[in-house]
Amino acid sequence: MAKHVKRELSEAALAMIAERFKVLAEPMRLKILHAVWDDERTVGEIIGAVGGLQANVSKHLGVLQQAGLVARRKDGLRVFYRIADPTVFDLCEVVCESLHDRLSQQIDEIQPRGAARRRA
Amino acid sequence: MAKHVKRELSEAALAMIAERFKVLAEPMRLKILHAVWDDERTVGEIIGAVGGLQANVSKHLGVLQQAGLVARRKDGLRVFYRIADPTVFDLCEVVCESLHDRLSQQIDEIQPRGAARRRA
DNA sequence: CTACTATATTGCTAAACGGCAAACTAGTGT
DNA sequence: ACACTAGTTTGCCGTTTAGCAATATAGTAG
Repeated sequence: MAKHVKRELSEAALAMIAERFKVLAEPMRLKILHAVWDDERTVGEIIGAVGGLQANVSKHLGVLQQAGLVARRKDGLRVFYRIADPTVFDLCEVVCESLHDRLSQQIDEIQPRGAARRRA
Repeated sequence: MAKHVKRELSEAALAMIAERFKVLAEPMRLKILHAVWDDERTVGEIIGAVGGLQANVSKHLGVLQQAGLVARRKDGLRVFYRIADPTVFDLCEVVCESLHDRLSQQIDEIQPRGAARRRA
């Protein structure tokens, strides 16, 4: 049970951190990241995977790139995007586990008969 | 260098993950979390630490509690809040490091004379 | 009950942002 | 040059939300 360090955080630092979270606070952008999770994909492929208008996907890709989460590679007519910041994996992982734990706990609160079900 | 697992994520799961990020995507809420980082604090103390109107801080605390990130304890007139989900520590840590790396890299791109400065 | 303190809630307004549609840019082939 | 394809950008509209101000609740003291 490691003690967590309390960094001193300036106003500007907090703004940057919040900004990073804001970029991730959009289901469509998460879907896009999911679509390029393990390999680079063209915009067309991404659109096919996430299902939205091309203009919107393009805008979201711009936001993700501006934030440094994805990177672009152009080849002829097509543009490939890929994950540029692997910490997105960790962030999603941590959030997923937290949500899972929370929901499990809520289940137990309502229906405690789920015996061997306590947190891993 | 561990390979990252690609979970299959439903629409609903993505919405929940995005929602979690959205809660964190606000400098004032990060400041509040920072104020209760290592110990529980009353609303009054939190207001003193973060510097905002009482109504706003109270509303933000409501959002944080609804999301399960902080927990309430009432004692007489005062209400104490504390971190309820320790993953916020990890999330902030990961984002901080990512931002730090990104900024360092940008520095190097502009002024490459910082010799032994490549990414860890 | 009245007065007071600590916190929460409600209504308002302004700014930010996502989706849509249309126009624009760039690369390819004929 | 023209037509076509892949992506990007721009303008508009509707929703969401943070901050503000005022009101409301709850607990304490007299």
